[in-house]
Amino acid sequence: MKDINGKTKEDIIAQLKEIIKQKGLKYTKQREIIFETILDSDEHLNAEEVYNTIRANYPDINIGIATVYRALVFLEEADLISSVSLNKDGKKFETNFKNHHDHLICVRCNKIVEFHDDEIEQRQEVAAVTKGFKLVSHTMNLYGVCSDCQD
Amino acid sequence: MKDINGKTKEDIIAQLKEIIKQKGLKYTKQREIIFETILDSDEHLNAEEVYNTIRANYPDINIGIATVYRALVFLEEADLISSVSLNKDGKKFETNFKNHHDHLICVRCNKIVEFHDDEIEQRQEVAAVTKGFKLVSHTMNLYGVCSDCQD
DNA sequence: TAATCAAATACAAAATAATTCTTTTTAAGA
DNA sequence: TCTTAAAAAGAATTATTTTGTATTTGATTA
Repeated sequence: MKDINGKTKEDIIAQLKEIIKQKGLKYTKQREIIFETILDSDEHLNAEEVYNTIRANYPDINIGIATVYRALVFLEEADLISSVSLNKDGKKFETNFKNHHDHLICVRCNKIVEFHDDEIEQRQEVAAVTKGFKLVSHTMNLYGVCSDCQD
Repeated sequence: MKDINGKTKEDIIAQLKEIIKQKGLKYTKQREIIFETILDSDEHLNAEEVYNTIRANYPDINIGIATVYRALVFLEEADLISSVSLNKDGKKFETNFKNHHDHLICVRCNKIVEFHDDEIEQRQEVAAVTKGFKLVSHTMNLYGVCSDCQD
């Protein structure tokens, strides 16, 4: 069992179940599979990709693209996944059960590489305080040309 | 005449003319107006907003939405404007003739404050190079509670 | 300034992407 | 099991972006 940021996949899925129960909603196989697909993926997936991955990996499950869109909205509101919008390929999703990181995005091939820089995080705090803000969160996307795409 | 980062609007539009001439293309009123609209705007505009702004401000000009889309691609390739994709409202454009800045966004009142931090910019460059990227641009949005909205 | 020619336009149509609607299915509690 | 409302599928719709085509228009040159 591959741990994700110190938690097992079962723990994380239990959390999804808990959230759904607390809201008085229904736990469905489709939501589980959609969430699981994002958990399992090493890449960021958009709705279409989630849909195709499920069709490939769970041939016995019949799922609709509309269900995927709705589940993604639900999971993002429940704070289990987050999205990044690119200039191509629409809104892409990843699980929140990872160490915090920011994104390096290749402007040629759209590859996403994650990184983390403590010094930047500290300066962000300073920048916020300087302007009178109490920092809650941030998004940082660096756009560039990856090693594969450089001439 | 309001200067934009030390250049007059005329200077900047002359640059557009120059680029078009160098490429052996044609200078049209539509391209000028689309570019001018983005120059004049204090906000980021998407294609639809550019289109509507032009329809409102230049009632005598008949412009098509396809022309706006094509011109935005052209202007971005010419490095006169840049785009950012948000999670809502699609791809938004702003002129490159501004001092670079990032955004502090209040999660309560949605106020946007611009800021700049050289140290962060330097660390971003380092982070990119470390991962083999040639940095082109970035977006950084810090979310927090502004002084007015703190209890 | 008129003629020429290719670039760019308007408008329509097509292609994509995302959302909504309606009926059917199903999870969960009684 | 029965009931009920949530969530599903699948179709239809809406929204967004791109492409195709006939026409217009800038720029060049005579």
